[in-house]
Amino acid sequence: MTSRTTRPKRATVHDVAVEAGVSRGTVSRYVNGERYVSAAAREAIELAIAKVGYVPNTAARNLVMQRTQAVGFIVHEPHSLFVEDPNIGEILLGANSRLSEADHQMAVLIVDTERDTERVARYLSGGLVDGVIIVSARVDDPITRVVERLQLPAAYVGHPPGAAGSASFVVIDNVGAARSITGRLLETGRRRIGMVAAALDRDSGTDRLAGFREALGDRFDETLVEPVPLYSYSAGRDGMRRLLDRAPDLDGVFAASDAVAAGAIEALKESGRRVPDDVGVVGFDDSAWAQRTTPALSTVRQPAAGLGAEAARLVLSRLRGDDTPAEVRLDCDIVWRGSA
Amino acid sequence: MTSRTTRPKRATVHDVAVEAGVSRGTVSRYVNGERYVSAAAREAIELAIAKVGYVPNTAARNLVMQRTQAVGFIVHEPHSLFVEDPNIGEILLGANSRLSEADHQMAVLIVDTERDTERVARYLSGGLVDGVIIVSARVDDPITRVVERLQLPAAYVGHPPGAAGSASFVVIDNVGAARSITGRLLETGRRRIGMVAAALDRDSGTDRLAGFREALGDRFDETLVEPVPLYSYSAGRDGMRRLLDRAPDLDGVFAASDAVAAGAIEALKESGRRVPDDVGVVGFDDSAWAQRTTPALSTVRQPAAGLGAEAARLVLSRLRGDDTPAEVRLDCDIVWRGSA
DNA sequence: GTTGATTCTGTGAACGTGCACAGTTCGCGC
DNA sequence: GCGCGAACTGTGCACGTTCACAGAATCAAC
Repeated sequence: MTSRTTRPKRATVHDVAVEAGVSRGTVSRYVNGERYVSAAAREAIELAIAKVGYVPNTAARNLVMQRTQAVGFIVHEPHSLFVEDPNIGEILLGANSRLSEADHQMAVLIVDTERDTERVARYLSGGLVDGVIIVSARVDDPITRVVERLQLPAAYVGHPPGAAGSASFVVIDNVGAARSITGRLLETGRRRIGMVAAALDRDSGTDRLAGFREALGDRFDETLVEPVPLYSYSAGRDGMRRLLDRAPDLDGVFAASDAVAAGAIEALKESGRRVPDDVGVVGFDDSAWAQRTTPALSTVRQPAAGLGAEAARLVLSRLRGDDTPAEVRLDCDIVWRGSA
Repeated sequence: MTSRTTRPKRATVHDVAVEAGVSRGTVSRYVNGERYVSAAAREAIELAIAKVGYVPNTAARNLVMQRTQAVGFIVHEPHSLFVEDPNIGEILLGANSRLSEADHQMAVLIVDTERDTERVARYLSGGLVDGVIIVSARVDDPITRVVERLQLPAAYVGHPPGAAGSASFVVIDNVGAARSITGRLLETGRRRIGMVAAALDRDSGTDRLAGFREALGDRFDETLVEPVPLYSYSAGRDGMRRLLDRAPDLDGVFAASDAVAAGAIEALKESGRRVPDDVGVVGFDDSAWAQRTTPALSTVRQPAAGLGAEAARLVLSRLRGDDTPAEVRLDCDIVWRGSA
């Protein structure tokens, strides 16, 4: 029994029309900035709008226009993203600024619990957004399926899950970034450089390894690559230990992520080696780990704002009717700190 | 000329009705889970919905129902909040989880540029949300004015700006938190404790000073309070220098914020004092500063998720028709690290 | 003064829902 | 058979907007 206390009933285009002594059509034309409104009418309408305090009802407009000028920004796993990952904020702002230029509203939708999933799916299905930007989609995600089924224009930040074959997406150039940070490590004079490679079941994992290999060229040595399953601290530590057993003489390490690098540094220290004097270490991601290690980590930073802006551009382009799925690959920056 | 390529036209309640051989009304009743739908009708409708792929149109429902089951979460100054402040993410999630329980959708709206301001104001005016949660409102903010004018149910995280007299809000208990962290400092055996007080033109500033005073009781010494204008590193450093000139014998400091504390530690070190051996230091906020100082800062942590959840609760209560503005004050946690 | 283009205006129909209300069917007791 | 309430169903209207279309006024050219 929502005994909703008297919320003031809003003025409609009709009220403005009577007040101004013109018709609804004319008011509508004025509001939407069309031609064919006489100076006299314009003046009367402006006065009337101010008097009755008219504000167009967006729900009604959406209904008849069949579009909303709004784009959903869907965030999964919000805890890890919002609390731990410094990138998400910048991605968000990059996307917002691009959408803003195109006069589109961005609505951030958070998918946390099971309930959220259903509700966001309803929200999207309901036609309150013209398109979506999806960050960190999961394989077989219900949201992704809804988006597919509705044929809602979408752009992914990161690789879209398998099913979404026809989707646009923007990713970082893992190969290029790995190549270039390994190159920097070479320039510091390191001769025997190893890699703790992680997550070789994912594109990001194999791409980073590929970039490492490219940078080394002839000097690449298969035995200096130690694969570990996860992008984690403990995996990095254990992998580094094994790598040191095999190649005690190495003087440089490229770790597939900052967490892996932090673990590697731990293993190097426990073996009595100094970083960076004996062994130079570089990581990937510029996550919170990178600042916590001693010395601080040299690493690869994602162009986060750029990712957001590009994703926005892709979804806007789809809204304009361009149906060819696009794939954008962005270059990364390198942040050089004390670890190499 | 948006040559929008054929987006499949969506099935309506009418299509379902025809397919199932019942009337629109019956379908509507089924969809909204009302009574008075026969088993036969239910079955036919379920089949028909699956067949034509019906999804209710939210815009149409919003229009006729005059409410949206959605709440806007408005974020100003997104750069400082999303990129630097670790709290905003948790506030967001706390609010989302509470709204989710009440089956409300949360739409995060980012206000960055001038354009954003207008667009978000339009969005709110358009009636796409039933209420709003506002973080870090600015005095004389256009958004706040729009909210006021529309009499949109609102809850603020932090003190609402002057104009919004009738608004609900949730704040942290600055007095209590300052009292309790000063108390902890006393328990470590410090005898002469000073404070670098900041921003005494704001409630947060005077409240933290008041809590400090309460904790010390009889031992409170006016001359050990050094006021500085801003919550900043340089203000903290300069203030600490002056405080040390006046009271070279002090052995404990409560800084009004982590940035101030970081500056104070710098000043203590340059004067040759050791932290925490000679002087114990505590801060406030548990911001990024707290982790960067050496030693890491003992400080006050905001119950960020709680702030969000309470703000959500307040706005939901207003949506249920409760018109009395509420004011909630939450207790803080203390994070004890090496600096004291 | 007729023609025709241009500018402006008003009207009715849609958009897809929910709801009030009227109507129908059914079971049950007498 | 009748009355009666309960269970169920269908119809028209309203929500506030945009848009197509028809019509009116103005003006220039012949």
